[in-house]
Amino acid sequence: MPKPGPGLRLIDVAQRAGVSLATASRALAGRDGVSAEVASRVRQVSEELGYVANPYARTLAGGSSSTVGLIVHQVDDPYFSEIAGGVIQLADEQGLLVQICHSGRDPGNELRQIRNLIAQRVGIILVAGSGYGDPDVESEARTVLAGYQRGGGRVAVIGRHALGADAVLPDNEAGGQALGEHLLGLGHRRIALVAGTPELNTVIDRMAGVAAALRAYGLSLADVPVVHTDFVREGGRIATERILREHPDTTAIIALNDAMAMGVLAVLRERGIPVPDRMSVVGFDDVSVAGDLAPSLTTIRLPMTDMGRMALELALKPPTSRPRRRPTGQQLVIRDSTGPAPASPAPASPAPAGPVPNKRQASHP
Amino acid sequence: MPKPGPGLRLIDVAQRAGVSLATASRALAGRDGVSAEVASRVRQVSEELGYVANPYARTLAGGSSSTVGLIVHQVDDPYFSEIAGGVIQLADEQGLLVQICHSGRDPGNELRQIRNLIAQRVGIILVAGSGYGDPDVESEARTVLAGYQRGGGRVAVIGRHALGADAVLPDNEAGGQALGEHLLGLGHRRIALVAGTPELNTVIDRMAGVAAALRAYGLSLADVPVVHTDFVREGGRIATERILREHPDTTAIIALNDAMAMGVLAVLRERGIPVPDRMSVVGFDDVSVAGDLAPSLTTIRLPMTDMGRMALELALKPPTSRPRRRPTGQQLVIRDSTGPAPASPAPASPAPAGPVPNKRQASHP
DNA sequence: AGCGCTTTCGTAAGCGCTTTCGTAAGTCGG
DNA sequence: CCGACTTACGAAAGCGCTTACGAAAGCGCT
Repeated sequence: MPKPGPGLRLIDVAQRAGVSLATASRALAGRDGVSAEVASRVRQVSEELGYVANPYARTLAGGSSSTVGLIVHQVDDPYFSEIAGGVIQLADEQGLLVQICHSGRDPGNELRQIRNLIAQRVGIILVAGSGYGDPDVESEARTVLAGYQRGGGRVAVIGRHALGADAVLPDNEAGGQALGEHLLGLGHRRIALVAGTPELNTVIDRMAGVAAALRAYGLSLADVPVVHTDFVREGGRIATERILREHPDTTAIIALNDAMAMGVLAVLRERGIPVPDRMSVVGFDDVSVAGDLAPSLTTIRLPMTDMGRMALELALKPPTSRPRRRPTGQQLVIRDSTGPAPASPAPASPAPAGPVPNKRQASHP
Repeated sequence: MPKPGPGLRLIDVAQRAGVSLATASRALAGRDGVSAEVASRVRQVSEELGYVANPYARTLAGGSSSTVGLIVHQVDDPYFSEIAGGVIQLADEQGLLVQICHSGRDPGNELRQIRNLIAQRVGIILVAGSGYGDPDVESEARTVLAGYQRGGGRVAVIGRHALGADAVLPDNEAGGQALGEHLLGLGHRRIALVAGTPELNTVIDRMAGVAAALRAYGLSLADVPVVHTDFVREGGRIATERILREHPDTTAIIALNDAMAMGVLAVLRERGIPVPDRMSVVGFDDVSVAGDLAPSLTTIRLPMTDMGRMALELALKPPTSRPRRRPTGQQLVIRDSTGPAPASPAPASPAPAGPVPNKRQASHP
């Protein structure tokens, strides 16, 4: 294991400034008990020498850590990378460092990462995820985090309620409803729902919104095929194949996030099913590439970068007795992947499986 | 600043195992001087109690830090987030934590982040970037990192040579050449180059490859318009607008990364210029969405995730006297954004600026 | 002048760990 | 059966910092 360099110590600064170690420490920490004159002298010497406190020593002695741990499902998922970008942005402004961990979409793993970060004595833990499926893990996590908070640790969660911590939360239900209303308003009645794993509260809330929209049109979730798969691109692919097979008359697909919507679009493209002429598709999140997809994706915009910032802001504030909730805006962005429902009902036969009529086949390797 | 919790201490484990602090430390560190019997007893107790060493104390005492610092331009840029994903993956397997910093594409900032990480005494520094424009900053960074390495720190860079450290490096020149040959082979002769800022060595190398391809066809870089802009999506937009204005007869655009290529495609779409029928476009990197773009993008595939892993692997190995270079594969992926050069020369008049003939206008907000 | 009070600063005690050093056993040849 | 080694472990000295705590000095008050 590599060793960090030696580096300037506080005592060097103190000596150079002609004061004791303790005084130098106080001066740099900005606490009182030091005359203004001495304080500024110390600060100046420190500046000149380019002194930076050893964070390990500082944390060990003072018990205060300046690093924030961020747990995401996967950092190369655009949804999470944008959140991470926001966190890092603000952390940098505040002179904090950010530890990123992957939970890999696995609750057990997420719990392990939380434990790990606590053991690492980070001062702040941010959990960006979609909630637990497993209630045991859920309550265990809540317990662990409660202990951590009792010990002075700060916690905020992003995109989920629960865990007894401050939360930055979009109105997933309103978003789902907007999506449903948009499609229903375009005349679609044979809508399929590509949902993530059914335990994620994100999925539950977004589905509830869709259900509300359906209800307004005299329909219910029972009337639409709902396919639960992984909350990622591949999940969208699998779900779409199943929908095309089992419900070939579908005219619109709601994917509960953009990642799955990308999988949906990919399958439709491969099958040569024109979007939106024969099938409308919507996503959720508005990841930055959503507007560049083929076709550009109608979706609900979530301010991921801001969400990251807000979560860290929340965690940085003095804690309150009750967990705070901070809403984020969400907004329907209409692009090219949605259009009016086809006038004539779609053919009852499944889409052709052979070579497709469209211009050129993607060489998706 | 939040305080990390108290937590189990090594002495607790030692007492429970009926040995001294020192013996427990040795046992858990796996060094010899401890009988096998005692060692296993200590390990078992530690396991049972769920003991995790306080990394701050450990680092302070032993001088060894188990966190790796990763500097990227911007973590929500897919190129970098995929690299980060690879680093985090391997780090997690190895029980290391990852600190992520943004350089924001600014060499001065990058240097600042390096200094910061060194001050934070991380054990490993990974720099993913494209090299410095400013030679002063470059040599300063090299000096700082050399001192860090002398002190036992490990350094590896990703996607650039230089800095006197181990490097994971794609053959950017070969990639550029493959791109050029692909387009030239399709009959394109009026090719424009959307390059990033001219100081990045990534840009220089990729351009050199393109130049080599041109040479084989009796052309040179002097014959093609080269637009240097920011190495991001917006840069691609700006460059494309300029190319369309100043060189309306262009039939193919080479963007030196996918981010810029996305900007190129966006402008072409807005202007209603069909790709690839009237204009072919290629990118470089093959970020994960490249195949889902409108149209899907012909590009050079780089194994970003592996590059992240490899860089950390390199840094974890015992250092060598000379910096190592580890090549990464790169491979042309042909998709829908390239096609034969239009038979008739493009019209000399600029593309229509008004409403476009294609199906529907993106509502890019 | 003498008292308590505040302000300013130094001394020293850790934070939890690694590691050097010393010591009590055990090993061995003679 | 004894000195010279080896082996297994404990005591203690830090790593660089923060933060009680206490001493010294300056202040107004009686």
